[in-house]
Amino acid sequence: MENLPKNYDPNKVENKWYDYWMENDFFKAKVDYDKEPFSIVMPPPNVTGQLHMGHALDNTLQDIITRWKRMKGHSALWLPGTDHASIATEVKVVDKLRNEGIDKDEIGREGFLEKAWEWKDEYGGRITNQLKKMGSSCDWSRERFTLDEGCSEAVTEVFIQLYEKGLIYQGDYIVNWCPSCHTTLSDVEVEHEEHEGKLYYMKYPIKDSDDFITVATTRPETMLGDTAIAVDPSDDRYKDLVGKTVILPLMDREIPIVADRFVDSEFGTGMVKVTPAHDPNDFEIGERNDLDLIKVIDEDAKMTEVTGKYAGMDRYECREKVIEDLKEEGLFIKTEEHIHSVGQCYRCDTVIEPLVSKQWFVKMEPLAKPAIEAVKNGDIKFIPERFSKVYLNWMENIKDWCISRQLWWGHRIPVWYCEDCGEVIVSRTEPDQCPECKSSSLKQEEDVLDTWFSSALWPFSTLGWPNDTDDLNYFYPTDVLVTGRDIIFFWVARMIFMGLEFMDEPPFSDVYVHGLIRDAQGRKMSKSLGNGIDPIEVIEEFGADALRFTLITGNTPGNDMRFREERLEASRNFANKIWNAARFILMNVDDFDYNSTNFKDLKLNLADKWMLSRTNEVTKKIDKTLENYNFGEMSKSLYDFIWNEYCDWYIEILKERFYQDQDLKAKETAQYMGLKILGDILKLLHPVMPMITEEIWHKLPISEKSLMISDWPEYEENEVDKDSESKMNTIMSVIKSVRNIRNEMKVDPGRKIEAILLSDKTEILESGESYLKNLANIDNLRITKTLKNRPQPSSTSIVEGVEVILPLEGMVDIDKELKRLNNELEDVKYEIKRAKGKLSNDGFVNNAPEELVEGEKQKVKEYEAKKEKLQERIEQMKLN
RNA sequence: GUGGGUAUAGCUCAGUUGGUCAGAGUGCUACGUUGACAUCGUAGAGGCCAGUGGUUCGAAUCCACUUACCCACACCA
Repeated sequence: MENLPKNYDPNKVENKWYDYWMENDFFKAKVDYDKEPFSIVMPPPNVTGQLHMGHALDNTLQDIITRWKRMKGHSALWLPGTDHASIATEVKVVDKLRNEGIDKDEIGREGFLEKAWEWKDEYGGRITNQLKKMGSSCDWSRERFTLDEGCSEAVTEVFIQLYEKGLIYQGDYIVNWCPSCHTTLSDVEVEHEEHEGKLYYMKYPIKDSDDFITVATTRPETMLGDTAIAVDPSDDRYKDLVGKTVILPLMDREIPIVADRFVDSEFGTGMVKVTPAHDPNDFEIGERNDLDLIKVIDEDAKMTEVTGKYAGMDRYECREKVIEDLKEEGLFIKTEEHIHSVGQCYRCDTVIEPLVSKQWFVKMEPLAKPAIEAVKNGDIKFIPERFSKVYLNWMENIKDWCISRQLWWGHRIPVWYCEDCGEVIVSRTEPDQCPECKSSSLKQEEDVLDTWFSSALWPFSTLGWPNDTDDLNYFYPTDVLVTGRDIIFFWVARMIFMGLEFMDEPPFSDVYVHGLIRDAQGRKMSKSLGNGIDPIEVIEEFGADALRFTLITGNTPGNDMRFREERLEASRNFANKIWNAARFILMNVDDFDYNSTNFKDLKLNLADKWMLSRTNEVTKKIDKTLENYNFGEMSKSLYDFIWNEYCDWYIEILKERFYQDQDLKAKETAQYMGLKILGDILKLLHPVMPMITEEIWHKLPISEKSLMISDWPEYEENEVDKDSESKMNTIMSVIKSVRNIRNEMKVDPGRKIEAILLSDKTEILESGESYLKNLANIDNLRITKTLKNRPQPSSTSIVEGVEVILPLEGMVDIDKELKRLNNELEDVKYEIKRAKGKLSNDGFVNNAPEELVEGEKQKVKEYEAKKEKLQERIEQMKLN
């Protein structure tokens, strides 16, 4: 057999296996009622986006779960797809067109959409190809796009059904307007950021009086649209003013003073200027007090005609001018520094302008109710649990959802208006005539839907809804949703209420929320900081397996993680370690026929039994950690087991049977076991590191079948062999102890030494005699229950009831040895004191579990014995 | 303002329901080329588990408060 190269090179391996899996349709999930279904829908990345570390983590986690379930015999579906990302994509396409000198409005809706689809076709495959590089085992035959035919059908259907139920309505309300994207935004699409701003104080003259009232504002330009002054109804200072009229400066408009509960008498002057057309709170005050609505700022954030001399000015330019003019009229009082948060567009950061306009809304209260209940009653579980609080808090205070967007790239609202009688027609297909007046002069609603409207349907629209499909019956509801905490509101919450409304079942039972991947300094990775790490570059340097392993190691649910190169190196080294373990095994099984060897004929020794037992236990551990989404613990268990147990101990122990003269049966057993355990390790590791494990698997003479569709190891309780584990532990402790002394006494590592093991456990030690000799480099080993003449000088240590005596003539430094023994003695004394303290405590003895008390008693016994021996040795040392 | 998170070896982080839990990686020290691996091996040093108080027989783990940093949501005239 050809030897493997010394170092593992992922670049030579990874792509090969992805192609192999694809060619064999291994990712394709079948509707198979003999199997238990398992399904995950992938959070659809923006179709023209690029893979970032967040995606990498998200998809690694999903792939791990999917691969694991698949190997465990489920019909596992991981359904991939992309999101049309209405606003984000439109912004990019508009930018591109602008660079080409094309204006969006010039080419019109049709022309623009053509360009947008071109853009989608150009970049649409990029992120999915990047996901493939990650090794993601998604069923690409079921790949979906939120703007494809099926998803669009689902969107229309949902819109119409909600409309018919009275849950979608149209109305004039104040909405968040982005003057740059030229569209409305939902509340969650507005990001609030603290800004150092100014608070301007100004005077409004009271009509028929020489008095003034004082108001303060952060946006003086809005005063042009003021239609009232409001005060706290319980504020005694201004009781007499309510009902009076003030003259709005600059505009010379008479506006009333009203009392409204919104006003906080403690803040500012206790008087608020009310601009119903440009502030959400003022809008509500206006509703309550029946105030006029005067729009002074337009969709471009410029002043409207009604502002007279200010018309056409930019809002900020107008602000300066207003202040200037007020000063001139002696109505300006002062400016104060003021920190306040400013709403900005989540896509372009432009400051939001609240505007009143006619929009479409989803009535949230009836939808939120069951969505709250589903989480409260445990039908949907958040991991970690604390996010259910975040979710509930939002759901319980939810406002109606503005779903119309003044964009073109998206699902056009299925509504037509009759141009003759004004009838609103909501229809699945384009109507020919108005049902009321039979006019054929119909015009479709220009607006499209919020991009999250279609993603909210993702768990069932992708499975075929509104059609009654096998996929839908079999795979819905999905099992777990894996996502970052930033889209709980945008997406998770909306999927939940839509799923409940249209499928009568929550779309998933578990929501696993992972944290952010930050840079090495703990900062958020962002484009503007330029501190993002490109997963693809990482894959090219370290391999996708190493990246995947890095992303889950030490990661805990919901917590952020810093990403540093050293951790990638550690993962790469781990891959290399496994590679070399396989290399070693393969170098020694040339003459061995695995498949015609019967396990029952093997001659298992202590280490074999120990290894089998440990493998079995680790299998259980991996299952349990994955069951609970403890990916960090899972990777640590694998790492420790593979490196510290299989490689450091088991392989070292196999060597004696490979290299030293043995009977054939012993060698065959070693060959079989080395391969078998390696095979199991590859299986357990496969969900995390699919490529390297598949590569090695195909080099092993175990099976022709692909590793990814092989059977997951089964945990067998009766195969746990605690007795062998305990024996091995004793032997390993003795070996470590000998190595320790050798190191301290500076014995030449290559030198074979003599050792005496004095203990009652002779049987155990004898069963590990060869391990002791080989791994501690002992040539003359004596295992005995009694010892009459102690060799002098010698170095001693006591572990696990075994007195390890190394007669190191000419090498023992008496002072050093004394010091060592005394240190050991101190430790023992401390332990005895601790254990005895516990045992002398009645509370402990009476309340603690019996085995624990028993354990402490045992400990005291052991340590007392050890103490005695140590003291003996110290005395002897002193005599010499 | 409301809610939440984090504080554990020099650094980055684990520690599942309170009882061998004081851990890992990396870094550091000493030694090491016996045919898997120097992307390695062996051994070692390092922490009052943020502080205070409480519950308990027993607390890194539960409770309260304090301090420091972070996040979300709300308000901001």
